[in-house]
Amino acid sequence: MHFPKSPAVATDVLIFSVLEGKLCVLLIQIGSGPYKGKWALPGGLVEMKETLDEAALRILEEKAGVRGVYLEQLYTFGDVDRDVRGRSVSVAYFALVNGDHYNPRTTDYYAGIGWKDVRRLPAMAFDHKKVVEFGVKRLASKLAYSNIAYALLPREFTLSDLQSVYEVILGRTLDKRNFRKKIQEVKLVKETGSMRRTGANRPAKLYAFSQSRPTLVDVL
Amino acid sequence: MHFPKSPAVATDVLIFSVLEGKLCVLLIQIGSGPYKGKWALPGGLVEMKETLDEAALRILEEKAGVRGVYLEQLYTFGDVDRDVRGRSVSVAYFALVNGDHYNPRTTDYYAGIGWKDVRRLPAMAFDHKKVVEFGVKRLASKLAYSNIAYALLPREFTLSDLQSVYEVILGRTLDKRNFRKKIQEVKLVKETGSMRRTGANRPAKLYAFSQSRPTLVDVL
DNA sequence: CCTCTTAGTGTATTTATTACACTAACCTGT
DNA sequence: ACAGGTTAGTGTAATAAATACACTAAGAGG
Repeated sequence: MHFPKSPAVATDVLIFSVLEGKLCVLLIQIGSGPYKGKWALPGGLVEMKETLDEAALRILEEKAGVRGVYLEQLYTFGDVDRDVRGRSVSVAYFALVNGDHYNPRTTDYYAGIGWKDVRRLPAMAFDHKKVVEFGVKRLASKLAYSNIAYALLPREFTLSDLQSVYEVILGRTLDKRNFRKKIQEVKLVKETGSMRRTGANRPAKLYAFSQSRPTLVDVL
Repeated sequence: MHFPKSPAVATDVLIFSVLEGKLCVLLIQIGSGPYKGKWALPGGLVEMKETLDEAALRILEEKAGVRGVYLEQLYTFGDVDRDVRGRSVSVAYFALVNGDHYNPRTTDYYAGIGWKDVRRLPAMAFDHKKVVEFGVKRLASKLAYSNIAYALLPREFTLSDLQSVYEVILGRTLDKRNFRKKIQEVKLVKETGSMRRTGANRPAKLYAFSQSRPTLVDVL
């Protein structure tokens, strides 16, 4: 069977990381064409022989050099005018990485690549501003009822690190004692036995997530 | 700009209704081709000049004669082998209707059309079984924190009607007094002043939703 | 007027959430 | 060695939310 003319199918990937106390997303600056100078999500067309998930994984690796991270489908954007160059539909995904995973490919096709604070986005191409805002909301709500924070932290971390991730993404401060109580109660983490010394203060116990795959948990 | 070959873009719409105490979905029986005899969701290709939402609305009207109902994007399914006739990506939507809205178009292209209990699905074409199951889960979870039940009930209804919709979709019974307490507390509904008499028992007060557009409310 | 059926109502118990302030451990500088 | 600075770590009381539970009310029909 041969299908008639149809919009192009692309995927765009929101790669989130918490860096220096800010929720950041990896953006690429477009080097030519009508969107020259604007920033965009890493993305690309879906090939005939790959699933949507596979396309997103490929883009993640090609554009950000990232493998084995958390990835989930976000939403599909299909406004007629979302790309002035032609009709396309974009299946947006979001990925979570911690600083360690990041190893961006640099090519001269792009004018730039870098982490941008989601609260201070630069001028963006296509409908990508909307996509980022949508993704931030989804991320915040998933944080409350799943363990996906594991994907944003290194294998070992302190409870203060963990709390800070929650605070940055939710955009509000949390009570230290109540936070710790809840985290322990739902058995989100376990002690690793070692400590971290960071200077002129009391050393902190290090923890690891008890599960390193997505699980539903009532965290907050 | 001209895009290279890309999967076809379709939308499929899950049309839910609660009928005779069962959560049902409107399905069409395919009349020819490799999926002949199998049941499928109403769907079709997205046209070049319409957004995804518009395509879903068009299908809703063309296939089910339904207008002005609740509609929301569900998920996009894009496995390579989801349609044996060729590579396609399907943006699934779900719609909520009450019995009144239903006025299906009958065409001889289809071998049949009808409401099917989501707990007893017939043999389904494509990946549509997966799509329905995904949609049922989403619907159940949205019921708990939004007022979308309004779209499944007529303008006036009793609190028992409402509770029954919740019970059918959640798949468990709810305590009558606690349910009513919560519903009133969050001001989900208001009395209309009239009553419904249904035979040999006490008449029930009729209620209407205080909001007839999607709103976030902590119902349960 | 008795029986059947569905509608409608309140309270006590348990559980979860919130608010809140001090001590512990370590480093540094004197 | 000890004082000052900094982050880690801990418990309890008050409030709010969720749950469990059983009887009376209103109508129809015989």
